[in-house]
Amino acid sequence: MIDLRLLRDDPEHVRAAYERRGGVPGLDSVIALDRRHRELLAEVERLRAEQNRASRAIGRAEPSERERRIREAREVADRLRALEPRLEEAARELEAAAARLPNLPHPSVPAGAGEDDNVVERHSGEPPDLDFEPRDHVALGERLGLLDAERGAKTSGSRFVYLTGRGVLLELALVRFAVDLLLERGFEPVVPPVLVREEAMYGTGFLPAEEHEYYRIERDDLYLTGTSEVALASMHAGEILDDALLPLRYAGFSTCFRREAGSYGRETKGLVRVHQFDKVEQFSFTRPEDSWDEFEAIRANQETILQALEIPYRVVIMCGGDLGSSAAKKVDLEAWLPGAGRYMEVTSASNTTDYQARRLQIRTRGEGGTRLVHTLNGTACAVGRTIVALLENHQRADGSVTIPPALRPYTGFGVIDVGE
RNA sequence: GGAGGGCUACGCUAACCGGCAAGCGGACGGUCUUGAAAACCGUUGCCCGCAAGGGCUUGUGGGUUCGAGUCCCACGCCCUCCGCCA
Repeated sequence: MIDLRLLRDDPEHVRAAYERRGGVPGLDSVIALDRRHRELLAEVERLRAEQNRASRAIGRAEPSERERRIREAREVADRLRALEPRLEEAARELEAAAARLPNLPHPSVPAGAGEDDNVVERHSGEPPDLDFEPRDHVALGERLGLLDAERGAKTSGSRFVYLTGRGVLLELALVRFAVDLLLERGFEPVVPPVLVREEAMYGTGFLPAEEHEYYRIERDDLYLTGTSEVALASMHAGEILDDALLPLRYAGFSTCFRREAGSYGRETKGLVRVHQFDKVEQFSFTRPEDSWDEFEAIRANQETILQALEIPYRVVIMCGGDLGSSAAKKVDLEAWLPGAGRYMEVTSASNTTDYQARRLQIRTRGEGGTRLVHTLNGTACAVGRTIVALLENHQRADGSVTIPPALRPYTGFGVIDVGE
């Protein structure tokens, strides 16, 4: 949710910011709904004040006066009863319309309507110099017995994969590696719930905008989360956090579920685009003035991890139109895949400023009263895709794969080969 | 799944038969002080308003009433016990 006061006081500022997203429909209607709501609110509050006065007078009145005063108060109550439903409807309409307005992009975000306007900021690491025809991760993974997509499809449908054998050991190693690194940097490990109430989805901005992307358990009215961000952000919903405790940093580890509706035919094989994967996620609650520093810290952690894993990547700044609803700025890291011959998103970092905090009512108390905190999230290690990048970049001519030294203490092996 | 108990502001706790949610603590601001402590005063969540002021807030949503923390209904969460269970 954006700040309606800002929209009220400086609508052109908001409009200009939304231009960088390629324009946001419904802005004028929110302004009109807000005005109508406030007019009704003022009128209802005037009547309530009158009613409160009348009611209090009854309590103090002489017995002989009571009958007459009750009749008078009843008349005010009737007028209120007629007006209140209109106020409630106006509030509902305003709420529904305002909830669809996305966050305001940060000034450093490039303007643009979609993917094509994203900006590659820089590259890091050299693509491996392979003197043979590189295999893609599906060929490597199947040959080495790390995954079984065919049986995944048999059991659960396409885009479900069994991770097997050393594929599992690789996952456990990556998870522990990422969690250890975050522990050193002040993040508290958390395994959050993956089934959440609608309020949690709504509060984090995944609803109403992206409803079709997530699984819903209708019977119990819960959603399966597509990232631990949802449950981590909701952890402190409705709380006022002690200013001295900020920043609060969590390293969430959970399975993530995505319906991938509308992606039929894209990346149908392997681990790149699946309905279920595991991920270590960074999530921070900060003072408003600290969030851009925290954003850089989260990004730095992501780069540290990819560099340690010796995966070449590029840094991509998302343009306004590719931000999603809650982010004010989003930066992805895309790993180079020699086998596939292209780049693939492996991490994403967002500063959602006060957008989620306003919806979830997460505040901090400091000098000058309470303020909304800022929330940030960023991948530490999306296990499936990281395995893809590891396999393709560290493959050898014979189809075996070496493990980067930084990860060996966690895997216990340095090479993955057939029969080993 | 069944039975019982509970939920009041930042924390802890009151409020008779329905009549302005009281008190203690914490935190913050101020007075006093060489500095501090103590003491005293003020503030404490949300909304509208330039302000004066007003409205909302007792887990959530409804209902009864001129008026609900209090009465009625539904739901959520926590605790105890029974059943089931990795």
